[in-house]
Amino acid sequence: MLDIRAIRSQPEWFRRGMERRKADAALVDALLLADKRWREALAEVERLKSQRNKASEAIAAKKRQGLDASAEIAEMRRVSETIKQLDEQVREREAEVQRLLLEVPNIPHDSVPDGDSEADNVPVRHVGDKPVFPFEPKPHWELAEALDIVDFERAVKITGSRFVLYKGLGARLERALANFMLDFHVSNHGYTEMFPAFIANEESLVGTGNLPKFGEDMFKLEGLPYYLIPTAEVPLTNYYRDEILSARQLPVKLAGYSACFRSEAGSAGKDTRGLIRLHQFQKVELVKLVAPETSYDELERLVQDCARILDALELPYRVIEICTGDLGFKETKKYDLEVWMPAQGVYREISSCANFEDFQARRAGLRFRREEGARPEYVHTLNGSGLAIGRTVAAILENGQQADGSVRIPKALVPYMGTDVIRREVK
RNA sequence: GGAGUGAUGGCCGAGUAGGUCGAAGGCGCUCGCCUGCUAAGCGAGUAUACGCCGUUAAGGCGUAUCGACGGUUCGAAUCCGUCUCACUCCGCCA
Repeated sequence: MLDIRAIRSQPEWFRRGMERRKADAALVDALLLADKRWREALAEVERLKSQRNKASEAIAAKKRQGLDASAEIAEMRRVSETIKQLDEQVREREAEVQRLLLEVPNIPHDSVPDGDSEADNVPVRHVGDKPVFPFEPKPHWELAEALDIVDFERAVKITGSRFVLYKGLGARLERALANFMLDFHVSNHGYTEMFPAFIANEESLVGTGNLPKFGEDMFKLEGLPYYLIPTAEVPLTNYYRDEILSARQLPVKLAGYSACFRSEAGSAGKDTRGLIRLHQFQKVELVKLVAPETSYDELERLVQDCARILDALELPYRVIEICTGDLGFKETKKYDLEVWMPAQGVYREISSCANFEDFQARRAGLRFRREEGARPEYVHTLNGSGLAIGRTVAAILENGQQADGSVRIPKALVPYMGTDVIRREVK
């Protein structure tokens, strides 16, 4: 959510921001109009309330002295009636401002490259050497099925399409990756491990920006104001919702493992095979709450924290900077980490790291005080996937595959896996 | 799921025959004084949001907030209704 007062004082800057990110600059004007209407009604009703408060005092004083106050009371009866009507109007107009505010996207940071779409994203660096195979590399779903470590077909029977079931060393690999990633971020990067509920309420989803606009992307619990979380970002970012932190608590760095549920509405036909696009996947998510002036440095560090996992897993990847036109609703700046998938010969997004500045903080009431007695300020929030586990499994399978269909396990994972290779179990 | 109790400021805790209560008191915290350290003591201060005025300042004015919402009333922390949450006991369960 943007700052309505900032919009009032420099509308032109916000219009330009909307244009940069290919959003409708008229949103700004709609907002300004609604805001003006609200403030007009508010000023009027507050004036009347002030009058009423003074009159009430006078009435009380008269009564204490045993004097008759029925004339004043009759007068105030009328004023109160007007106040009641105006209050209703103020409520409606304020709700309108709020409604608009909740649907207006964030403004890109100055440093973000201009662009219209995905095609204009800018590669920042490539890391690691792509593996060279003396054979035709297989896609991960073929490897996995041959190794009998993932069962797509039966998962469909049990639940439905776009669900999966891990089995044997596949299940172990999922678990190993979760443990490895959490351990890594906790001990090397100073994050606090969190294990949240996988269901969140509407307030939390409004806080992170998933509601009111993107309800369709989530699974809602029938008849309840609850949703399956699309990412641990939701519970982690909302952890301190409506609280005021002290400056010394910052930066807050949280690492949470969770299942993530996405309805993938509108993605029919995309990535229908394998572990890339599912209704449920697991992920270790990193969330930071930081002092505003540090948030862009913290973003760079966040990208590094996530990239270290790929380094440790010996997976080749690239870092790309997302252009203004491809930026998400709530982001001011974003980097994606894309892992190399040899069978398809493409880089696939495996992590997304973004700064939201005070966009979420404003929605979720995340504030801090610089010092005792200072006015509360909004923190900046950031998050990044560190990493998406399903896609990591896919990358390990494809990059680690060997001529006989077995898969080499990265050294860092061996202690967690208890083996350095996955091969077909012979029964 | 059944029965009961309760929700006041950073914390504890007053305040129910409605009026001067944003709210006594204590603790904590901040600043100052004092004390040859520490402790104690003394004084002052110590919520948030929004609107208006003001140089997007200092500051001033106003409105709202005593779990939430709604009602009664000229006026509600105080009365009425609904809801939410917490705690206790019973049942059930991992």
